[in-house]
Amino acid sequence: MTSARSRKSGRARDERPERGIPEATVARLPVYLRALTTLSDSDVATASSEDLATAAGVNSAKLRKDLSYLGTYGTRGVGYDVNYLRYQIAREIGLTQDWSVVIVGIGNLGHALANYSGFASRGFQVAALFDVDPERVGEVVGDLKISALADLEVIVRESAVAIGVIATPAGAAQGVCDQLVEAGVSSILNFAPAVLTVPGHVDVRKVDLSIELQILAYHEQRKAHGFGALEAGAL
Amino acid sequence: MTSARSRKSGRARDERPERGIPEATVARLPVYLRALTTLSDSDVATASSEDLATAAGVNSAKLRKDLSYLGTYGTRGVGYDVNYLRYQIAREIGLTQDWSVVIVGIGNLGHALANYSGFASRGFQVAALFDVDPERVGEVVGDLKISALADLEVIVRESAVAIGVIATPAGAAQGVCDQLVEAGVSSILNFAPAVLTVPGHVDVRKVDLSIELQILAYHEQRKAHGFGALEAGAL
DNA sequence: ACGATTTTGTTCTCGCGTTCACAAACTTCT
DNA sequence: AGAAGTTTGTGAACGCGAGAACAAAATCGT
Repeated sequence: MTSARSRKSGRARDERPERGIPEATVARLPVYLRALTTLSDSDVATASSEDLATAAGVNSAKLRKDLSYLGTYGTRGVGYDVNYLRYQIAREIGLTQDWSVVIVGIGNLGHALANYSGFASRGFQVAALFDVDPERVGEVVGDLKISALADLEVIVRESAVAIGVIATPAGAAQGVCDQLVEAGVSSILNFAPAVLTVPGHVDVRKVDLSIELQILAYHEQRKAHGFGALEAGAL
Repeated sequence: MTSARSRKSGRARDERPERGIPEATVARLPVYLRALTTLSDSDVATASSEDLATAAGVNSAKLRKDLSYLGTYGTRGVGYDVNYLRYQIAREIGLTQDWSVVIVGIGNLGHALANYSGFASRGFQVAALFDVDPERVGEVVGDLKISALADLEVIVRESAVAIGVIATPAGAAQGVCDQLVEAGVSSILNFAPAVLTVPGHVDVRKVDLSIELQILAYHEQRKAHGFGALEAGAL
């Protein structure tokens, strides 16, 4: 409250700072949130941008600039109130509400995701699990029964599911994706090693385990190849 | 072969193109590689940058620029030889050799990773699994027995493991990381929701499932909040 | 053999994100 | 109260990556 009067650029209807937060910043907010939670659990009441930056593994100037997009929640000469800032970031991300997610494809990875406690603790409730294999339908994973893909649309609509997680093999991914979109899901987290095509209003994020390893391998190869240590110091 | 004579910038000792590939490009090479493999499996012999870009889900200009960092492997007026380009990218990433990886923390996620066939098929061989829990040591997962953490250093050195995967809870991650680094691992793929501190010569990549969901939630919230469709078209 | 066509490789421009550096604002000490 | 010390918020400079656009090089048809 008592929001700042210090805005310089006097454009009209420029009241809300939360107009456009850069994508790179959005990706870091969850990291800050986690750092704040850790600090809060250690009964730290206030933290400077330096402290926070260290805890989050980033540079302090970047952290301050990121936070400045949300508003002015710090106090000069003091730092940030840990719990207050935590709440503000959570609100900005949208974690003051609960989100329902469904997981499609209950193989090895789907199993792990269904049992992952980190989702529930951050406000993501797994509403249903799906698999194509009729053998698997009815099987209990975690505290949910696996449903048939045919029931996807009904369940998604009834539970107002906005986020779908795809953990199928690559070949099935696009089909499942289409079904999810058809059912009204507008955000998709894709673990399948496949490129998904979606309508413009749908967001897709991709997590690809073997790509990460390949990127590491590239750098590893370079290190081993005799560059680096030698050539770097030379000139 | 018959490599191009067309280099314009006549700087001396500028022979090798593979001096510095931008990080953003490196991250996309595995995607191209996968697209090429798919095409090759469909018996496609040649593909244009447009074809490849579509298959990889990127813009064709970006793809061409990315490939140009590796060398001139295309033929103007024709396109790229699928298998030849595939080999060149694989070589560049370092997939012409096999990489040994170890997985530490055989919980839900560790299990899934140990069984993930996508690793082996891309030249990543899981050399060993580790867990702190003495109950678990000796248990068979996939075709490997879980080893005790105490044996980590010996096994890592013997198998010349360069890449370690951390799938422990957050609290154990830094300790495990230190052990891996101590044992000589110089690339780490971290699934634990924690910030790792490592010496400069060690690469860390982080995969965080709940952060991905939180990023989706942010955008989802914005969509639902009445912006987007309405305000976007207005002015 | 030569023009028309295709498609690559590269140059150029633009925008985003990172980092530096500093004034403004707050606290604390005397 | 005033000076000294902290720490935030942000303006400005810089570097990297994305995309448009085009010239160079290869094929194809006649």
